[in-house]
Amino acid sequence: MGPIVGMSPDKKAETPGVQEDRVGLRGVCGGPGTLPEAECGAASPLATSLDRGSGGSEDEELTNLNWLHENLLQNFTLGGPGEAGGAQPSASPLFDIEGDPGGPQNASSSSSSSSSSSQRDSLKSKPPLSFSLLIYMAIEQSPSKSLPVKDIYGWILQHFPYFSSAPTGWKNSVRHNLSLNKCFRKVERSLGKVNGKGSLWCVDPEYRPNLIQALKKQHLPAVHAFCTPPASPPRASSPPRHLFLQGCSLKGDPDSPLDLSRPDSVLVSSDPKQDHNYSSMALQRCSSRSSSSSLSSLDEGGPSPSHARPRARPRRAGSEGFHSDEDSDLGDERGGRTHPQPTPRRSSPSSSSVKRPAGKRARREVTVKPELDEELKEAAGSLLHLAGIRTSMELNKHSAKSKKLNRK
DNA sequence: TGCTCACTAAACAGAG
DNA sequence: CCTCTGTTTAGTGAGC
Repeated sequence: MGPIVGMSPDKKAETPGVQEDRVGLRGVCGGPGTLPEAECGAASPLATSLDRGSGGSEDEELTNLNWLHENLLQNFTLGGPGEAGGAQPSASPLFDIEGDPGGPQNASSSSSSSSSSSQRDSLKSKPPLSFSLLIYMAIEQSPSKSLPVKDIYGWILQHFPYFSSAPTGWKNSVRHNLSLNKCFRKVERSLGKVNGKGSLWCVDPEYRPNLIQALKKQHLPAVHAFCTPPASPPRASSPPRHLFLQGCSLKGDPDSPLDLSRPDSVLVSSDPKQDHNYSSMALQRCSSRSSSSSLSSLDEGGPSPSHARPRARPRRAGSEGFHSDEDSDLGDERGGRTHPQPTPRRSSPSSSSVKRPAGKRARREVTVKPELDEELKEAAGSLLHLAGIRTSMELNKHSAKSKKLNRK
C-alpha cells in the first residue's frame, strides 16, 4: 500500500470526523479552558457552512501560500469582518476564528468572488500546513494552551473541514505527531479533570518560537523579512527568551487544567534520550532549510544538543528522522532503535514498548519566572502579530482601538 | 542522487 | 469487550 498523498475525502466511508466534530468542538469550546458556549456556537458553523461541493485544484492550492491568508489569517483576527466591525473578542486567545457566522466567505467579500470560491475550495482541501503546525495552532488556540487529543481533533475539524471528510488516518497522524514531535508535550491531566481519557498536550515553550517561525516561514514569507533569525543561532543559554511564546500557561492558572506552577503537573523530558524528536533534526538544520519543512527552523534555541549532529544516519526515514540526535548522541534510546532489527514488532515486552513510567518521556519541569510572563506575552504578541495572529491581549487592545477609530 | 522531512498506515499496549 | 489514546515502526513521496 502506498502512501496516500493527500487523503482523498471520498476514501472515507464513515465520517467519524464529522461525528466527532461536535464532540471535538465541544471539547474545544468547553474543554479544558472552557469557552463560553455562545462564542463557541459562533465559531462552530464553519465546518458546516462550507460549500462542500467538488473541490477542484487541490494540489494547486496546497502549495499556494495565499492559503494561509485566505483561510487562516482571515479567520484569525486579521480579518474578520468583525474586528473593526465590533465583532466580539474572540473566544480564542489567539485567533478570532469565525467569530462571524459569515465566516471566511464574508471575510473575503472584499476580494473577488473567485478568490472566495478558491478559498472555500482550499478549505475543503488539505491544508498546506503540517500536522505539527495544525496541532500547534490548536493548542495555542485553547485558552489553557493545552488540549487533549480529542480537542485537537476537534479544532482541526473545525477549522479544516477537509478532515471531516477525510479518512480517519489523519488522526493517527496527529497522534503520531504529538508523540514524536518534541514540540509537543504531554501533560497529565489528573488534576481537575474528572474522567478524562488521555493526557493534555501543550506546546513546549522552548519550541514555540520555532513553531511560530516555521509557521511564518511556511506561510508568511513576507513576514519572514521581519523575523530574520539572528546571525548566530541562539543557543539555549542565550535565546531571547522574552521572544518566546509561552506554550503552556506558565502561571498557575486556576482555570487551567495545566498548572505549570505545580512541579508535578508538567512533566517535561529531562533526558534527551527520552525525547522522540519529530523536529530536533530539523531544528538543527534550521539555518539551512526553510520553507519546505514546517519545523525546519526549530531548535535554534532548543534543548537539543548544541553540537552539530552527525549527518549520517543509520537509517533514514520516517519519523526516525526526527530524533536523530538522541539516537546518535545517546546511543540506543530504546534498546537499539538505531539498529533496526527485523524482529517482529512488539515481539518482546522488553523492546521499545516497555512502558516508561509517565508515558513516553521522562519529563522535565517547566519553570519560567512569573515576572517574565507578561514580558513573554508581549513579545509573543508581537511575534504572533507578525505572523498574522493575535493574542487575546492584542486582540483586546486592537479591538478597542479599532472601535475608537470606527466611532470617529 | 542522496538525504531529510512530512505523511500515512499499521500494530500494539494500556486505560477508561 | 470495545474504544480511545499513546507509542513505535515502516514505507513512500516531495523538496532540497
